[in-house]
Order: sequence, then C-alpha cells, then structure tokens
Amino acid sequence: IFNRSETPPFLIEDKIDTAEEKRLHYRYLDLRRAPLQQTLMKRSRMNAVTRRTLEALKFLELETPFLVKYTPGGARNFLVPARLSPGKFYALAESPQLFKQLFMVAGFERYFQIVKCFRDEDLRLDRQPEFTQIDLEMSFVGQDDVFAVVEELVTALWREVLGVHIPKPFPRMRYEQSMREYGNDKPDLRFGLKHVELTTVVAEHNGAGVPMWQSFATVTPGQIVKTLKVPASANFSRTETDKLEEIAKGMGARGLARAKIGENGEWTQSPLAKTITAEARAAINAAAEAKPGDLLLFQFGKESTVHTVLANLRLYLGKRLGLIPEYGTSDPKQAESWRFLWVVDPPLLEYDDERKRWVAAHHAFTRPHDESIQYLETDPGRVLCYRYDLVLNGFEIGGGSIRLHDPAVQEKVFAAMGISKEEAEQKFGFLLQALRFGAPPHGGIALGMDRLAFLLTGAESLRDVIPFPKTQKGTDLMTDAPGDVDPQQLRELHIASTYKPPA
RNA sequence: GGGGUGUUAGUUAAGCUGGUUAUAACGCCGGCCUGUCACGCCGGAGGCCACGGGUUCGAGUCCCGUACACCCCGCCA
Repeated sequence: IFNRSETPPFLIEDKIDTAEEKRLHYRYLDLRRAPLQQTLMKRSRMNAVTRRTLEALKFLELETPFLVKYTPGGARNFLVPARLSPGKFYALAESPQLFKQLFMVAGFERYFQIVKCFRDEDLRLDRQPEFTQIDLEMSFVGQDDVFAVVEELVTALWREVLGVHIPKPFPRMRYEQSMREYGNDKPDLRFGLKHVELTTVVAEHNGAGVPMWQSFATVTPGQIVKTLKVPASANFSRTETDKLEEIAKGMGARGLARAKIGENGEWTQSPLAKTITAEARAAINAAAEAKPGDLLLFQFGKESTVHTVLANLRLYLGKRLGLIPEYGTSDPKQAESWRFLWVVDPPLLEYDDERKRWVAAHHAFTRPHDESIQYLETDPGRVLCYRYDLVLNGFEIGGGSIRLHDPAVQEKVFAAMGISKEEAEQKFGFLLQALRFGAPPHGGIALGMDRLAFLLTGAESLRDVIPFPKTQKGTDLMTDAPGDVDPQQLRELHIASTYKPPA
C-alpha cells in the first residue's frame, strides 16, 4: 500500500546513529527508515522508467542464463558444482556478454535486460559481488547510435525520478586526455586540480639537475613525472601536507616531493629546491601555472602508480578544499551538479608486464578503429578501439563497445594477443562459429543500475540502494551466508574441502 | 595479498601523556507526578573495556597476534 507513496507509514528517525554492522544484522528494521524506503522507491521507479523508455525505443527484454560455462578472462567467477555432471562446474554469469551478442546473430535487433551479474572480486564502496546491470545490445549501429539510446534513457531517469533535465548530448573525452589530466578513466569533472604532465619538461632539461630525476633525462615508456598544484588559498600546514604524503604512500608511492612557490618563483620547503636548475624550475612553474603561495606535489616513476597516487590525491583535495562534498551531490536539483561524460577511444590492448605480452584491455571482441588496424602487428599499443565508458561525477556508471563482427580482423586481434587459432576456438568457439554464420555489425553497453541509483539518490554507499547487501568480506550478517553445508551434500557433489581453519 | 581506521553497559559514545570503586546520554527496572506528547523528578540494576599473548609493581590506555566492521591499493566492467 505504501510503496507508491512518497511518505511511508513508518517514519523512523532519519538520523543514522547505529553502527553499520548492527544495521545489517537487523536489515529488515533498518529498511523501515524513511531514507531507505524512499531510496528503494526511487529505485523501483528507475526500473519502471527503464522498461518504459527502452520499450518505446523498440527494445525486447530477453533473458539469459545465470548458470553458464566458465570462460577465461575478465572477472573471477563464482563456481557452482554440477551435480548431474560429476566433477564439473557452472560459472555464475559475470555478465550476459556472449549471449546478448548471440541475440544479434539470431536477428533480435534490439535487446535489453535488467539483470543480476556475479563477480567474485573484492568489494568496494561502489562494488558488490552480485549487482544489477541495465544490459543492452543493438544491431546495425555505431558508437553514436548507442550513445543516443543511453542518453535518452539516462536523461529520462533523471527527469522522471529526480525532476532534473540533463542536457544532451553528453560531452566526450578521449581516454588519452582523461589519463593525462586526471590519471584515470573516470574523471570527476565537477572540479579542476588537473594533473600537469612534466615528463617532457624534465627530459628537455636533462633531468633538471635533480638527482632523483636523472632517470628522466630521457623519456622512457611507462615512466613519467607529474605534478598536482594545490592553490595558495588552501594554505596547508606542515601537518596537513604530511597527511598528503601518508595518503600517497598508502597508494603505493615511495614518497611525495613538494615545493612551495615563493614570491619570485623560487621553491621552498622542498627536497628538490637545492639542486633544481633555475631554467627547469621556471619551466615547471610555467607548465603548472604556479603562483606564489601555491604548493606543487610531485610524483614520478611507474606511470600506473603515479596515476593512481595523483588521481586519489586529487579526489582527496577536492573534498578537503570543499570543491565536492564527501559523498553525494551538492545540489541534486541542478543539472550542473551532474557531470556526465563519455570516455572514448581507449587502446584495444595493454601490455602485461608479468606475462610479457599484449592482452585485451577489456575483451578481445572490441572493434578497433579501422585506421589503426594497420598497427596490430607493428605497434599494438597504438591501436585504439570503439570502447566507451559512461562516467558520472567520478564514478563509472557504464561501459560497452562496438563489437568485432569481422572474423578476419578478429584473427589479427587474436594474433596480436598471442592467442592461437586452436586456443581461440577452444575458449570462444561457440561465439566465433556464430559470427561466421553472419553477424550484423553490433554493439551495446551495460549500465550499473546500483551505481545509477547510488548516485541519483545521493546515497553514502552502494549498500544503501541494495535491500540486502553484503559486507566487505562478502558475507550477509542477517542470514550469516555463506555458511556450512551438510557433508552429505558435498558427497553428492563429489566435493571435499581442503580448507584448514587456522589453529 | 597489502595499507589505514574502528571495536568500552541493551544502544550511541567519552576515557589526554599507564595509577585506587571505568563515565555520560538514551534505553531498562522501581517509586512519584491526572493534560503529557524528545514529559518531568527521585532511586536502581547493568561492563572478562572484541579475543589471545606480552611489557610493567600496575594495562581500557603501550607492544604483538587473531576476529569482525568500514575505507583504500592490488584485483575488478
């Protein structure tokens, strides 16, 4: 009776002053609280709007199996023992990816599903082991067609659930720019504090006179120097900058070199000040547009570490300086509070340092840009592809691609990844065979419904938009799952545990 | 696998540099109050200070380990 009303009958105190652990243990009581009631009502409406919008756009809602064959790559799967095939296992689907492509082969031109997915990876604030996606796939489309559908859907959600009109089309940014300016592929565009690239500046000044930077006198792939400028207005104390260093170290940094800019551009309070050449210092100040009183934070070394450290420092500073709230959206009724962004044109392949070969950055079935196919053999890192992520306020809320439907190009991609024909057939045979029967050009996307609800409602945690969420260790404190099973059940499945609890 | 924060009464928390009987609020129990509604007043019960070691004359407080919760890195669409 109350599930269509804005004000539920049990208006339990809004204030949360109970430990999360306790709340989860008595989740059914926690769910009586008005904020959670309203959140779940909004989520219900999001489901309804999604179905209505996609139905109007001629999408068919089709189901796919949860119990599937394990395929390598991507997320770790949950395994389910197959009683009728002793010794064998199903995997719980990490996404309907292959099946939705097969719908395209089968001639269903527009498919969607609001579907549970399962991934056996560690949890985060915005990650649960089972979660819900709005999954869709379309035939005879390019990237722009997928964007148009998603923008229609997302703006409908914000309009009909929040009453906010988000302008279309959403802005786009190339992956390369996102990494360069923000250090990750999900930039929060609500504030500045962009990273400043210094690798070439340092190389041009032959290491800038700084002993720690001698290895940067020449540019080495995968090794970079960057800085982040904290404006003078922040007026950080020594204790506060020390805190920044602690955070950086927590992200894997060796340290956090700093420099405070003096009246004439000189550097103080800095381990670099003694040795840096005046020319290099001026060039860095210019690159960072540093003014007296500003504080420069430096990171150098392995590109991925530099990016992780600076991307997280940027977020910390954004919150610390009050540029964005701790969580949620400062003014949810204003369209400007919602910074949607398409991140496009990422590389198809990335180099795996451990396995010493190129691997798919996402999956091997993404269509490369036609003009970069030529680099597949000669310069694999240069191959860009039709892969796209939808980002909102620093959270990735969806990702998809235009699929590779041409078997000839597919072969080249496998070759670039060092996957033999036999191996490919063994691992992905049914999809490759299906594509050989003739597949239309197709592509799609999956939107994280939990994250959409999390952001739309301004929730503090993904757990607040999931009725019965799991803890960081993947347990359910209410039902005490996962639990022990009867030995007889294991015998039926021909399973024995080798686990020995610590003494 | 790694880093960080936390764990004190039923609940939420305070307990600084180790020092007799570990505090408060709400809740609970008893008494009083016939117009209250976050009632008020008086009295009371309730704690292996998460668990296990260690340092010390002495540990809620310091050290080590474990468990649980949360945040992050790794991992992950």
